[in-house]
Amino acid sequence: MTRRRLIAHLDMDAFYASVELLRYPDLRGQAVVIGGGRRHQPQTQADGTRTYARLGDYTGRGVITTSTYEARALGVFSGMGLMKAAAKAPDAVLLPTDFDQYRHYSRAFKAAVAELAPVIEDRGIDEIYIDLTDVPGAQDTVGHDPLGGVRAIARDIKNNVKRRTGLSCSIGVTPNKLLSKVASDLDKPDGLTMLMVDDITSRFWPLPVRRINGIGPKAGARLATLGIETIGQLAAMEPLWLMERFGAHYGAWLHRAAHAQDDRPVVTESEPVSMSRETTFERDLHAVRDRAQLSQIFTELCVRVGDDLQRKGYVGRTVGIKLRFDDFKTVTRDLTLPAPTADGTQIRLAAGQCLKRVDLSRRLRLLGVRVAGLTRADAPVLAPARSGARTRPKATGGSPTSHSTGTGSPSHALLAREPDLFDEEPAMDYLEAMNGSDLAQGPVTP
DNA sequence: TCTGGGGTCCTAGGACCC
DNA sequence: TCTGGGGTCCTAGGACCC
Repeated sequence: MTRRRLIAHLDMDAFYASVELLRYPDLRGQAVVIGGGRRHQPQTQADGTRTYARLGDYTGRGVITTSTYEARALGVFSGMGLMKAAAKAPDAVLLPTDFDQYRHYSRAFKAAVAELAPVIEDRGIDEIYIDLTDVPGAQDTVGHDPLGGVRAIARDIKNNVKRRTGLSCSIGVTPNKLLSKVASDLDKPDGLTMLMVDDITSRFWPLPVRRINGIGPKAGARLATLGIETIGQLAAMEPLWLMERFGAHYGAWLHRAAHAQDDRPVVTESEPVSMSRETTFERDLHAVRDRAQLSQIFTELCVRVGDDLQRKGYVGRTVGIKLRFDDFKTVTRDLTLPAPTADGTQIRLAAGQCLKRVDLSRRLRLLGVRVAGLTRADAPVLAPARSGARTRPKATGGSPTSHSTGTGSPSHALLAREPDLFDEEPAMDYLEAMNGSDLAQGPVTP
């Protein structure tokens, strides 16, 4: 007998907001948004009643991470700036994010699923894929329903999640991950949607292309200019036509996606590639005028990434920084070290080297530090057995501080500690240069 | 009053090796 | 000295996702 592939996508309903409603049940039925800084905790009065911050009272940066369905009805959605949301729904309750709490419930709902179906792919804090193909009973016909078996299992999973966490979720069951991801969204909240090959034309093709996971704002807009709005319209296009316009790889994928072709397995284990910490400032900061503050933040980010790596047991070879300027332009710089590290001081040194390669004349709104090229800290150190590449000769020419644009800088320069721009003790020549006339050039981008 | 924080994957060019 | 092809590593940027 042939086994149908049966893949489920499970998505928690308004996850952060729903977790908060478990704590604050008096908010049930109200427009609630989660997001922003930490200065809007609910206050409990002497008589036991709670008062909540309102969206309209909020000032500052930040976006909505989640909102209840009642809030969405007022036009405020995830990703929307809080100040913009406040204009639309000033009376909505605003709660701060509490990731520890969400992680706790995340573990709990995944454990509840695992009791019934162990083949799970983690896709973040509030969603998973589940391979139901080999779950006992999943292939069974019940009465006249050929999907009766798997339908019952999906219902059991929903019930178990509810029982163990008090939270509802939506599940899509289809032959593959791409289709299941779409299906789980078709009947939110608390939905259960089965969608098989015979349903593709009637239920998949009428949807907008943006519903496909992997078609984002850019590709969606590009498709729209080509007159392609629905998945069915995309499916009607010749693969070669798409490849000419979107590149061979992405164009071919677009065609397969529109035809719901996806044979990716449910991946139950994976190793992290990178870890990072970043922060957006409450106001834009300048490299010189706000140097002391930036210095402290920069070092803290490095230490936090180092702590994260150590706590999780990883080391990494490539240290990188990310800067976002007041015009929202973002730049990154990175540096690969001779040996992996999880040490905050070493990360800080390498990040400082990266910083020297950025023009800092504009004010900054965000600073981030990242470590990539991760390996397990307890893994045996494998010798760089590769031929030669590791011991490349250093870049030649130029002053010691000059770096050829776009290509590597010698990592051994790290060993000689030169102050970077965010150091507590300013590099005097830099400050003089910044205060001088040729500020735009800056000594950092020779 | 614009636009968070934590990620993955892909592309593309240059360096360098064989 | 020229030509060239394959492969990996490194860096920068960008699209996309939760």
